[in-house]
Amino acid sequence: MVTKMLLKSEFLNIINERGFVYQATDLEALDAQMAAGPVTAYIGFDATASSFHVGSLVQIMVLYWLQQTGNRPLVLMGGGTTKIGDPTGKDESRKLLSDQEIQKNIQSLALVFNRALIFGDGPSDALLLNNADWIDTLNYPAFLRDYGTHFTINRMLSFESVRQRLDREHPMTFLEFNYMILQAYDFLEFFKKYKCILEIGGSDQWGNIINGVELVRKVTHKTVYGLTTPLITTASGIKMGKTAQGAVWLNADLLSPYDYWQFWRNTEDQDVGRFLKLFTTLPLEEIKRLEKLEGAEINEAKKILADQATAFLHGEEAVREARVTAQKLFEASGASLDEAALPTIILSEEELRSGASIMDLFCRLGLTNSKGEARRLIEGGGARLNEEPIKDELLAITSATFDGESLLKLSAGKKRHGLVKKNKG
RNA sequence: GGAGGGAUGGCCGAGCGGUCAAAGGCAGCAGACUGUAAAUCUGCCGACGAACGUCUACGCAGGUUCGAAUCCUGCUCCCUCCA
Repeated sequence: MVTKMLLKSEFLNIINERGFVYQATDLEALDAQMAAGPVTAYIGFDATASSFHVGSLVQIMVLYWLQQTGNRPLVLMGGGTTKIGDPTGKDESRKLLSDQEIQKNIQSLALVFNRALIFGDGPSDALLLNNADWIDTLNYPAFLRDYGTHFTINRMLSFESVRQRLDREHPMTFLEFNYMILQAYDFLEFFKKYKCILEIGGSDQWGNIINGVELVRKVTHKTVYGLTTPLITTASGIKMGKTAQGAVWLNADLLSPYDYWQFWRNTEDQDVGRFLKLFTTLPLEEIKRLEKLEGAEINEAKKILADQATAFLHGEEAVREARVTAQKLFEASGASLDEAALPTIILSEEELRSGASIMDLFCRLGLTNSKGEARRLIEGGGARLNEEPIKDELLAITSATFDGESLLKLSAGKKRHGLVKKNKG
């Protein structure tokens, strides 16, 4: 909680208590306005990747609460600004993406919001907007005359994102230098078109947000607000969002619902309460109860965290599957894994006849990144076939290996598994 | 404009012309211990190959040498000091 002050608006109250607030421009005034009636607020998202990462989930949850409390969320996809490239927190310019890549990313990113938000024309329905729609057609001299006068170089140079580059004498191109101006312009655009009075973003966006707030004030003489969320780290102090497979993506094609469930299931003890508040919508009293669990009992809280977080993103059905799979894998030894939500490959008659290399199978299941890695896994004793340690890296899988069963389980360690099936036809 | 110093594997960082796929640390993976947690200890940690091995890597482009991350030349970028 950033403030102990008594908040009148439902939205700010909730996000404050749940740990979403890091900084705000004028919390008291914002609170008064939000208590008086619904407002419109927005969060902007970069289109540099084809999926969000758990880190962005914080922002998505904020939008969710915004809508749940009767306000209107605007989701801004930075189709235009991504072409400029946000220099914030970077030592080097990022490579520029083509229009096509950006377009593709936006489509893929947008999928997530359909779960979290209700879109439509109603007063609290969300809108998905793309700033390419107004940035691409800006007239340069006109834009400079209208808005260039509101920005001083002196002030721009003082912002963290710029200062850092200059201090380290890393080059910052004029292109990147313009990023904050365009992001500020987005806010102005939203204020004029949608009466949007609040921009929310990650803590690193503070500088960019301030610029928007200031631009709106200078142009319209109206007060708008900015609010940032904290950077979420694990109790061990690591930036959140790494798993065995790499980044924790939100899109199911990049990280399966089962793996997503597992990510939350493996939360550190100390993070359980904090994460329940941030990444589930459970009532706080319920969370308080779960937080109190100690020792092995906290595993129950982790399962609930995993269930809730997975349901939010992938739906109840995915949760059910993940839970069944996890149960079979971890709690009931020897259970049939037939319907398990694990990576699966099917071997052809041909492959079974000639024998499939065990190292290849590990790679094809995504359990290892290369055959060399698979070899080392086997040599280190971490590879298992149907729970039996694999001793021979040259092992070839044939029909005989199945021993009458229809599938084999390959494991890399205790937590990562895959299935190999026999082609019946 | 002048004088020096530097660029190494995901990150940090060591590196005598051969024994360097490159010390050490972090991150990652696995094993032990546990509770599918944390901490700790142990092993692994460029790719391909069953294997002798082969290939790709030490800013970029050339060169010297039997042999270069290590020496020379040019280029790019960074850092420090002077004007």
